[in-house]
Amino acid sequence: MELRHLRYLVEVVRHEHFGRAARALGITQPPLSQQIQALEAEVGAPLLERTRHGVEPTAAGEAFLEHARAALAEADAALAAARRVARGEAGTVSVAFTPSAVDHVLPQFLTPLRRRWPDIVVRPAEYTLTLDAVAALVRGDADAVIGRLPVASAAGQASLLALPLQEDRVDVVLPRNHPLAGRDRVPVARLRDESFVLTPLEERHPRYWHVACRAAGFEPRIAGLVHGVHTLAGVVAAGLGVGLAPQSTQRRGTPGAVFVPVSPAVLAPPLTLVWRADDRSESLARVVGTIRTVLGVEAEPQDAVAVDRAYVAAVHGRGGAP
Amino acid sequence: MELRHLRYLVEVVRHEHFGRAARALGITQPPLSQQIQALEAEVGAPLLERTRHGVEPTAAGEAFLEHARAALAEADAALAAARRVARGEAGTVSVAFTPSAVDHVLPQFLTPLRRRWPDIVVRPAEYTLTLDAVAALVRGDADAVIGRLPVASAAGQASLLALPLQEDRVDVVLPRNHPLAGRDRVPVARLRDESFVLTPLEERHPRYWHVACRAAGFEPRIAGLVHGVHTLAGVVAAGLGVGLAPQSTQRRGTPGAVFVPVSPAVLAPPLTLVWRADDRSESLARVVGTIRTVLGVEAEPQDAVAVDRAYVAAVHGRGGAP
DNA sequence: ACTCCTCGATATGTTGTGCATATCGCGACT
DNA sequence: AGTCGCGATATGCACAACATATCGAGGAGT
Repeated sequence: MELRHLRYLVEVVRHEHFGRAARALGITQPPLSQQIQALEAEVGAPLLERTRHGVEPTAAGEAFLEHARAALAEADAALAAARRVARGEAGTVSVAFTPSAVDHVLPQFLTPLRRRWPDIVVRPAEYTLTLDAVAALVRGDADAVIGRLPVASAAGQASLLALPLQEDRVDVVLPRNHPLAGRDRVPVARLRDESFVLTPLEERHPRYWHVACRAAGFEPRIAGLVHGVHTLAGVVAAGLGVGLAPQSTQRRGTPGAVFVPVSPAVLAPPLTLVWRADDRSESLARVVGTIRTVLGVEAEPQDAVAVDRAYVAAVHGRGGAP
Repeated sequence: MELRHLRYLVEVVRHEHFGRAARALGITQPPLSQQIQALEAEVGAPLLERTRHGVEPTAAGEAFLEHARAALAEADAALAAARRVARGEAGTVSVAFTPSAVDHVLPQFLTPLRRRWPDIVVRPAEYTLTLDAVAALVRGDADAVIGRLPVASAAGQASLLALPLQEDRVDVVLPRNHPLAGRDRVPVARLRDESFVLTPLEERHPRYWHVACRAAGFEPRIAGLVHGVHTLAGVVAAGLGVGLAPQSTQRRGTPGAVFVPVSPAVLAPPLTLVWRADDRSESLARVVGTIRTVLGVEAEPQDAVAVDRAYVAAVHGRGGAP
C-alpha cells in the first residue's frame, strides 16, 4: 500500500466517478481501476460499490477513508513542517543564560522574536554559572548561551562562536556611608586598602580586576565571592567590603549600596551570545538575528569570534563531553 | 512522496544506520540511500545528518518524522479498520424501531451484542409509526427496522427482507369494571356491541381485527386510534371503549385496564426484523444473528420473507424514495 | 424493441523507476 | 600506511504503473 492508493481512492470517492477522478489525477481510467482493485485486494474487501449512478464507498470503504484522509493530511503536514523548519520559520531553540542576561537580553528579544517568527519556540534554561551553561551548549542540551565570558579576537577553527552583545564597564559597589560613595568616579588606586567582594566572573579568566589593580600598583585583597548582583549589593551594604559589578546591573537597585565608576575605566567581559560553530539550524540564525537587531549589535554573525581557549578547556573539564 | 519514503526514513532513524535499516526493510543499501535522497530532494532540505558514528535526523528531519510516523500509523489504521468492518467486527448499524420494540427486543439484544461485538455500534432511532421507520429503511437512513408489519410467505425478489421474531396474540383490553373483565377468555362474538380503540396497527393491512369480527358475524365499530399501548390502556380505563393490543405489551401494566385473551385467538402482525435485501453489511448480519440468538428465533436469515407488497407500496407513497 | 451511450473492467503494449550488483570515496582506527 | 566501516555513485535489469484499444453490461432515448 502506498500513498498513491490512498490519493486515488479519495479522489474517486470525491468525484463518485472513475473517469473524472482519473482526469483530476492526471492519469487515464484503466490504471486508476487497477490501483483501486489492487488496494481492495490488499485490504481483502471491496471498498467501493460500483452502481450505475456512479461509485460510492462501502461501509469498509468509509472506515478506510477516514484514516486514509488523515494519513494524507499527515504526509502533507510532514512535508510542510520539515520545510518550515528548514527555512527557519519554525523550530525550537534552547537558550541557556546566566542571571546577567535575565534583566537585559531575554525580555528584550523574546517578544519581537515571537512577533516576527511565531513558530520559533525558545526554551530558556537558567544556569547560575556561565561555565555550566556553556557545558550544556557543548553537550547539545542547549543551542545558545547568553552570558559573560572571555572571548578571543578571531574565530579561527573554534567549535564555539561568540558574538559580544554590548560593552560593559565595571563599577565599584560601595556602602552608602562609604567616604567615596558621593564621588562621580573613583580612581582605582584609592581602593588599595579595601577588601573586595566579587562575582564568579573573577573566578576564571581573564581576571580583569586583578589586572586593573596591578596596573594601579597593588594586589587586591579578596573578601569573598558571591553569586548574583543583588546578593553582592546586599553584602556590601552589610559592610563586608566593597563590591565590583558590571555597571549595567545596577538597575536592580539595592538600598544601602551605590554604584560608582572607576578610573581608568575597567571593562567587564561583555554579555555575549555563544553557539556551536557546526550548528546549521536556521531557527538559531533567526534568534541570533533578532537579538542583534533588538540590541543594535553591529557585528554580523559571520564576524563572530571564538571563545577564549582556556575557558573552553575548563568547560570540557567540567563535563562538556557526554 | 509515497509511504515507502516514510517507512524507509523511519527505519533509518530507528537503526541510526543505512545498512542495518536496509536489511530490516528487506532491501539493499543503495536503493535505500536513493529513496532517502529523493525524499530530501522533494522536501528541499536534508532530513538526515550523516556523521561517522552513524546517522541522526536534522531539526527538519525531526519535524518531518513526527508527522511521518503519524501518517504510517493512520495508513495501518485504515487497513485494520476496513478489515474489521469487512469482517463484521466493527461497524455502525442504524436500527429504526417502533414503541412495540422498546420493551422487548431492544433491551434484550443490546447488551449481548456489545459483549460479543464491542465495536459494532447500534444507533437506535424511534419512530411512532412503523411506516415511517420502514420509509427510513428504504431511504437508507436506517439499516434495520424492528416493528409490527405484515409479511408475505416467501422472499422472492423483494427489496426488503423480513424475519418474524415472535408470534403474538391480540388481547382485548377492558376497563377493570367491565362485565367481561374477570373472564379467562372472551369470545369475539361477545364484543359485537362494543366500541373499539385500536393502535395504528389496524390503520393498514391486513386489518386483522376486522377480519376476526367479520368471521364472528359483525362489523366492528371504531371509537378511535391511539399511538402507544399505555395511551390505549389509559383511554380504555377512562371508558372510551374496549381496546385491542398485542398480548405481549401488557407488561406495561396500567391500573384500571385488564388484558383478556379472545377466542378464537387472533394473531397480531408479529414483531418483525426488516432489512434491505441488497445490504451486504456484515455488521448488520451480526446484529440480525444476535437478535435471533437472544430471542430464540428458529428461522435463519436466509429463510427471511418479503414484506407485504401493498405495505411497501404505501411506504413509497410516504417518501421512501429520496 | 431496438440502438445508442455511459462507465467500469479487461487486454496488451510501453516506459519509467525501484531494486540489485559492483565500485567508489572518505574518514577513523590501529 | 593500511584496513575497515559506511554511505554515495554507477550500471543493469525486471517489474509495475501507465497508456491505448476493446469489451461488456446496464440504462436512456426514439
